[in-house]
Amino acid sequence: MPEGPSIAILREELEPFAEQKVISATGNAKIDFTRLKGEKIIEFKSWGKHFLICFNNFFIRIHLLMFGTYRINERKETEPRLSLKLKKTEINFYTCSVRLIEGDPNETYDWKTDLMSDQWDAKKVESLVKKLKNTKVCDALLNQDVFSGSGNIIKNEVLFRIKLHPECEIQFLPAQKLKELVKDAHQYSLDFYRWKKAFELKKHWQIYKKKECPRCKIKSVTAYLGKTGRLTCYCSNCQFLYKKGKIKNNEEH
DNA sequence: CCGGTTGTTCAGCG
DNA sequence: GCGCTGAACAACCG
Repeated sequence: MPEGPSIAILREELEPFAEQKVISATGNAKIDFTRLKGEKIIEFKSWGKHFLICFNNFFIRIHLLMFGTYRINERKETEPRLSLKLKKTEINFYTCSVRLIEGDPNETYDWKTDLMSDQWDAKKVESLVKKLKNTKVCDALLNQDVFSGSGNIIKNEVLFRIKLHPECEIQFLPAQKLKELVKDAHQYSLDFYRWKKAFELKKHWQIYKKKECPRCKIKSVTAYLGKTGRLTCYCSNCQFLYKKGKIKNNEEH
């Protein structure tokens, strides 16, 4: 389920049920469910991979992690982490992290880094990326404080789209390439969102879990790279590694 | 049928 | 206190 665009879709699906009262809240999450009973949902928000159910002066933060799912007016076999009963609607969350956080989300979150927010700010993100210096770009794209909502699919696809080697360090990126990285992380997130809603996300994967490069047709590389050690798929021919002012892999670019 | 993973947090160690 | 590693969580797909 869970990269940023999928969470934005969840928020959109639940939007019609905002401003309703919680009739009952149950589940196996370790939170104080009595806080929710009778409270009016003010709004649903999302920041990166965080889904937020906002009440007066506190909010519930749901993170679907790797395997999290949800159902609206349906139930799965297993007990939900969190089940909210509204007047005519039941919302169930499974296999997720649930936290009750005091205060207003605006105190906790910077919407300028959220790839799905209309407050997303390319300049702000560029300045955060520049600070990462000796971080590899494959790790940078998973840093939630910088690319909030980016996950492993977005990482791999963006790097392929902008022809950048996953192990390239941020400090060796030409200024123009860094801008392109930030811009395409945003653009691909919007593409991901659109394709996911049309149930055709996988169809558009160019390198993620693909055996060959769709451009040059050579066998693609699969490895667990960076400090994050996450699955990385790339083309060693098309994706360039900038290194100390020079470029390895292809001298023409 | 079993291995792998769209993710994060925390304990334990040096 | 730090960075690093590995475990834990737990469900579905191919």
